[in-house]
Amino acid sequence: MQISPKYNHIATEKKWYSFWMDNKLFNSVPNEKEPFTIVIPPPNVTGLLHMGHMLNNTLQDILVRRARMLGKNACWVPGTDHASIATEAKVVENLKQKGINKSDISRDEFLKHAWEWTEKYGGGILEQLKKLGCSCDWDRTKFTLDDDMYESVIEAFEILYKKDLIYRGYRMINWDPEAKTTVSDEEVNYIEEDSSLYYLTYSIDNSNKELQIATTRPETIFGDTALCVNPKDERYKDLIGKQAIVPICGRKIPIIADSYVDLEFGTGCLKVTPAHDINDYNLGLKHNLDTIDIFDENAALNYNGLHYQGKDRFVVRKEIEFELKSNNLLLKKENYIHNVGRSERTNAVIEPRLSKQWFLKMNDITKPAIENVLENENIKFFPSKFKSTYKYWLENIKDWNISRQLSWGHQIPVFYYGNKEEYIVAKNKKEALTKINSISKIQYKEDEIIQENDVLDTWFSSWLWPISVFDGIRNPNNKEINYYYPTQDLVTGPDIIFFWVARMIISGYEFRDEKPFSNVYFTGIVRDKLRRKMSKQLGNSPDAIKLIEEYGADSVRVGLMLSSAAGNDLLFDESLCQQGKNFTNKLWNALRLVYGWETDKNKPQPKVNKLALNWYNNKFHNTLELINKNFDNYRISDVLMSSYRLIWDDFCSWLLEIVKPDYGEQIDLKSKNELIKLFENNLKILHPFMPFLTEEIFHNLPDVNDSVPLTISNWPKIENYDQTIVNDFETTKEIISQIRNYRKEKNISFKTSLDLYYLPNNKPLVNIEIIKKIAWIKNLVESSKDDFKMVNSFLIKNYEFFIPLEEGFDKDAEIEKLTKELNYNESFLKSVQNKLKNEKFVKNAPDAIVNLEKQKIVDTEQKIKSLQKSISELS
RNA sequence: GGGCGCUUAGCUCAGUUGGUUUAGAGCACCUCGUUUACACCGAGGGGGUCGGGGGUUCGAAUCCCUCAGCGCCCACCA
Repeated sequence: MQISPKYNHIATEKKWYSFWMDNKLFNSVPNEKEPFTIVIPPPNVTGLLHMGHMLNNTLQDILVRRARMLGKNACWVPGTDHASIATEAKVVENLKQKGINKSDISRDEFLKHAWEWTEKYGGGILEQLKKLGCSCDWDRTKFTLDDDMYESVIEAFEILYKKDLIYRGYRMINWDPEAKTTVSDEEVNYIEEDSSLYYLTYSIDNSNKELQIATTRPETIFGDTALCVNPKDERYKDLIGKQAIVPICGRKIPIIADSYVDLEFGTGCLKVTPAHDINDYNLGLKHNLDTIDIFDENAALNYNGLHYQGKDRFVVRKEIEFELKSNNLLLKKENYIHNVGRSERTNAVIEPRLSKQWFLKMNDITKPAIENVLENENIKFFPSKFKSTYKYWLENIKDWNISRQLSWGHQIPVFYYGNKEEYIVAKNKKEALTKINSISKIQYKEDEIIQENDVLDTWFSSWLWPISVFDGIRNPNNKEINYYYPTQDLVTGPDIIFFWVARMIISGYEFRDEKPFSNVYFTGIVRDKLRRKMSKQLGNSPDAIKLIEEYGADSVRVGLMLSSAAGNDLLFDESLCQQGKNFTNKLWNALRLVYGWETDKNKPQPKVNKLALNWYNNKFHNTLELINKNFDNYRISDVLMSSYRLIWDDFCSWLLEIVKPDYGEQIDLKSKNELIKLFENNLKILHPFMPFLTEEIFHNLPDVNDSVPLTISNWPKIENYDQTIVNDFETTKEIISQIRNYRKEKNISFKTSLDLYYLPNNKPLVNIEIIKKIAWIKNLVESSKDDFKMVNSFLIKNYEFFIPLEEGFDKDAEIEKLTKELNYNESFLKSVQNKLKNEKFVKNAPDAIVNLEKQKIVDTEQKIKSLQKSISELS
C-alpha cells in the first residue's frame, strides 16, 4: 500500500467523523469517572455558522477533546436558542412577502408559521459544527423551546414569583411605529443626523412675562406637563412655582426647578414631556408630574393633538412650525446635529413610549455572583480583565425587564381575570382557572381569563441553560444534574458578559446554590485584516463552510487558533488557514517519510540515533510540561505554537533529519520503533487542534497499535526529563548553525566534508556525533592553535572551534569581523564590571543574580582573550 | 459625559507577580538552494533606544505620575 502524496481532507474528515459517531465516542453518561462538562453557547436556531462560531466552538472542542484524553468523562452539550426577536422578525418578514400581516392572524396561527420556519431552517448550524469536527454529544441536543426546556423556564418564573422577585411596572420602551412593536435597546442605532432646534415662546399665567425654551420636537408640546429650569439660574428664579401656558393648546403647566437642566444649553429652560422622553419621564416621577400620551401606535397624534389628530409626527412638526410662526411663538430655528435612534430593522425613528412590563428584582440576588467571582475565585475569568467590567455592571445593576411584546418565545405564565388588573401565576390555563376560582368569590369560566400576551426575554431562558439542559429546574435532584453540574468551562464572547454570563452565574446560585461553571474563557471578536468587524453588510466575512471545504477543518482550526489569545480580537485572514494547511502538509509528509523506511532488524542502533531520540524524548516532555501549564491557564494559542514549533522544528527539521537513513540504507528496528512512539505522542498533543489529520496519520503509522482511536487515547503522561540534555542540544544546534553559516559565507557546498578543530581544554561535547553527521564534518581534531593557520573561529558558549582556512581568504575582512566582535565584548565586559563595582547592587541583589554577573565576567574575559589571540594570529 | 482597557520588530502577539549575557515567537521580508518526505520545502540572514516625558529602585518593557494616540462597554443633553 502506498501513502497518497497529497492529504485528502475531504474524504478523511467524512470518514473519521462517521467513525467517531458510529462508535459513539462523544457520548457521555454519568459514571464513576470525573465529569468534564461544557454547555455550548446556543446559537440562533435558524442561524448559519460564521467566523465567530468557528473560533468559539473550535476552542470548546479543543478543551473537550483534551479532557476526554485526560480520562475524564467529557460531555459537551449542544443546542440552539429560539432567539425570539431575530427569529420573529424573520418570520414576520417572510409572512409579509406572502401577503400576510402578523396583526391579522391569531397568535396560534403565527406560532404555527414560526414553527414551520424553524423546522425548515433550524438546526443547520449544528450540522455545520460537525463539519468543523466538534465532538458534542449529539444525543443531548437541546432547543430552548423544546417542551422540557419550555417547562423549565415557566417553572423558574414561578419560583422567582413566589419569592416575590418578579413584579409588573412601567417602563419607557423603544417603540418602532412602522413594525408596531417594541424593540430592545440593542436593536436601536443612534445615528448623528441634521436636525433643527426650535426656540418656542411660552407665556406666563397672570403675568406679561414670557419664557423661551429650546426643543428639537415642537410637535410634542401637546404632551408638555411642565417647564423646568435650573434652581441656580438667576434669570428664572422668580418664575419657579408659577404657571406657564402651552402654546396652541392653552393648557397651564407648572414651572419647576431641577439641577438636571443645563444652564448653558439653549435658553436654559426645558419643556418636560414625560410620556415621550426618558429623561422627562424621570423628571416627571421626581416632581410628580402628569403624563400625557399624544401618539397612537403609528406615532401619529391622537386626540390630545387637537386639530393635528391623525397626522404623523413629522408632518405635524412642519405644520406646527408654520402655525407657531404665524402666531409669533417661534422665536428662531437653528441647525442642530444630534443623535436620532432608528430601528435596526425598519429604520423608522424610534419613539420612546411608556408601557407596562414585567421585571425581575436583581439587587436581592446578585450577592453570590459578586462574592464568588470577585472576592474568592470560585469562578475564574480568562482573561481576568473582564472582572472589572463584570463588577461595574453588578454594582450598578438595574431590575431586569423580562417581558417582550412578541409571540415567539416562552409566554409569560400570568393569567388575568376580573377587571384584567388582577392576575395569578400558573403553569397553564387549567391550573390558573383552578387557582383563581379557589381564591375568588366569583367563579370564572375558562374564556374569562386571559394569559399575558408577552413572552419572556430570550435571555430568561438562556440564563438557565447550564441547569435546564440537565433538567435541574424541574427535577433539582436528578442524577444528571448532580453529576454534570457545575460544569467546568464556558467559552463565550465578552459582548454578552452581562446578558448571559453574569446572569447564568446569578441563576446558578439562585436555583442551585452553586456556580454554573468554574472557568469562563472570553474569546475576542473576529475581525478582518483592517480591524473591521465581520458583517454581512460589509461582505468581509468568509464563508465558513467554504473555508473548511477548501483548506480542511484542521487547517482552519489551526489558522483560527494561531493568534487568538483569550479576550484578544482575532484579525482573520485566509493566509492563516494557508499556514494551517502548510502544517498539515508538513505532518503528512513526515508520515510519508517514516512510512517509506525499510527496516533492518539486525542492524545495531547507531550512536547518533540513540543520542537524537533520547534528546527528542526529553525535549518532548519538557515541552509537554509547558503545554500542560498553558492549557491550565487557557493559553490555547501558546499551546498550539509550542506544539507547532516542537513538531516542525525539533521533530521534522532536527530529529527526522538525523535519524533518516542515507540513500539506499535501512533504519535499525530499535530507532524506528522509538521514533514511531515519539511520532504517536506528537499526534496526541496535536489531536485536540487537528482531530481529523492526527487520527488519519495515527492509523497509518507503520507497526503502530491502533486498536484504540486517538480520540479516546490517553494524553501523554509527563516523564522526568533531563534539562541538561535539552540545553546541550540547543548548544549543538548553535554549533551546527555556525558551521552552516561558515559554509555559506565561504561558499562551500554542504556536501564538501570539513575538518573541525577544537582546543584540548574544551569540554567534550556530548552530541559530537550529531554535529559530524548533520554538519558534514569528516574529522574532529583535538588540536592546539600552533598546529595550523587559523582562518575562522567561532565561539559558542564555552566551546571553541576552528576550521582550517582555504587558500586566498580575505584576511582583512576576517580581522575586521573579529575586531568588531572584540569591541562589543569589551564594552559589554565594562558594563558588567561597573555593575559589580556598585556596592549597592552587590549588597541588595540576590546572590543568584550577583553570581550570574560574575559568571558573565569570566565568560566574556575568556572570549576576549581568544578573540585577541585570533586577531594577532592573523595579523 | 461615566467606566474599563490598550500602545513591544513591517503585521499579529508573548513577556507568569522588577533580575538568565545583547527583549522573544509566528507570519512577512532578504540571500542561497530544486539533495530521492515536503517549494504547502530546506539552510542562512536583516529588523525593536518596549508610544513621549518624569519618578521609585542597586536594577524598569514590567511599579507610580503625567502627556499623546487608539479601542471597548454603559448612558444618550433638550
